[in-house]
Order: sequence, then structure tokens, then C-alpha cells
Amino acid sequence: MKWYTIKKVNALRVFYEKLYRCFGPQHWWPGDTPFEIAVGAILTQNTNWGNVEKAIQNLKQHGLLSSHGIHGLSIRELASLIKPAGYFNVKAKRLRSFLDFLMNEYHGRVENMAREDVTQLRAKLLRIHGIGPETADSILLYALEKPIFVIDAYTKRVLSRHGIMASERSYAEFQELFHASLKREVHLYNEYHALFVRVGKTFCRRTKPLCDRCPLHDMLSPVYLKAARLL
DNA sequence: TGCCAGGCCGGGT
DNA sequence: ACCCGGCATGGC
Repeated sequence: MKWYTIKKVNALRVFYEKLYRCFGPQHWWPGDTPFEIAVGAILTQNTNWGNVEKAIQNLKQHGLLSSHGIHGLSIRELASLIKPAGYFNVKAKRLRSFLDFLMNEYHGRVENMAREDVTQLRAKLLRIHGIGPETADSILLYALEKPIFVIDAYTKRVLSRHGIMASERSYAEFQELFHASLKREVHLYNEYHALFVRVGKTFCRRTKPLCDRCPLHDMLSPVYLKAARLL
């Protein structure tokens, strides 16, 4: 490992300590079953979680939050049920393609995916229409408890704003940084990513400048800024 | 009111 | 290999 990446590694470890101390455990993913988590991962694409909850509640109230329940619906019916989550036509098709996959390959049970080799499973998930890297990794980490770090818009924004890694770097590069820096631990990855969302929502919105009350604000020290310039 | 939210796909360079 | 428009609701 190159000398300057040591600073990034240290920064990531310090970030986690600070965030955990500040916000405590986040108890993610907000969902009761692996299946519900997977559905939520698709519904929350570029969408506020509050809206996703409404869509999931709709499915629950109709007794349709199950693989057979959703699989039995037409695209039109499904779209109407998930309307509050936004992009409902697109997401109905994406849910459908995920369910086709789940029924065909795993008898409709998300748990059955856990037996498979993680790398191959990730590749299979990415071949499903409507599942990209973040959705695939959310399913792997939160539904199947595989040690795969999830990169989202908040993670990229918080890291770039604090001078750790430029936001135009790829998903894979961000993920590699975490995999190389942290112990391969499900619980750690789970809490850490959830903490990024937490701090991002509160202090690191898209257009606003970084708030100086952000618990990571003091990490904008010359040491870390210097490391950032060496990317 | 306008901005924002836990992406991904497809068509055009 | 990028770049960009489209997709859509609800909360602040």
C-alpha cells in the first residue's frame, strides 16, 4: 500500500469512531425480513426512505409483501401499489425482473441466495434489469449479511467534501478503499454505511456547503487535505 | 415555491 | 468509455 493511502485508511477509521460516538448504532436495514430488505433496496433508488415506507405499507396491507404476492401482480397493479415511492412504472418492472430471478433460481426465497459464492452472486444480481451496484450490494450486506461495503451518494459526498476521495472516482474505487481499509466485518459495514446516510442527511446535503457543526468537520485539517491532493 | 431524496437504464457522442 | 435526459412522489 502506498504511503499516502495510509492517511486515507486512518481517516476512514477515525471517521467511523467519530460518527459512531456522535450518532450511536443505527440498527439498519429498516425492514423485518430479507425479502422486505431486498424490495426496499429497489424501491429506495434515488428516493426518500419515507416514501418507500408508504409503498411497503401498501404492499403489507394488501397482504402482498411476499415473493408470490408480488410475482402474481401485473405490472400495472404493482405500479399502482408502489406509487408513493416514485418512478413507479420503472420500479414495477425492476421488482418484476428481480422476482422472476428469485422465483426461477431460488424458489422465491432470498435466504436461498446466501449459500452461493458472493462474487458470483453479485455478478448475477448485476445482470438483473434494474439492479446496479448499490442495490446489489445493499441486498448482499443487509439482506444476506455478506461483508460487502455499500457506496451511495452520501458516502461519496461526505468523503469528497472531507478531502478523502474525489467524487468522480468510480463506485468500484470507493468500495475498494473501504474493503482495503477495514476489517471484513458485516456489523462494521452495516453501521458505517448507515452512519454515512445519517450524517449526510443532517450535514452534507447536495447544494449546501459543509456545515461546521458536522462531527467530521475538524477532519478538514491540513493533514487530510494534503492527503486528498495526492490522489 | 423549489429543492431534495439511500440509482439505473438507454441512446447519443 | 463517458455524458445526459428520463423516470415521479411527498416532505420541508
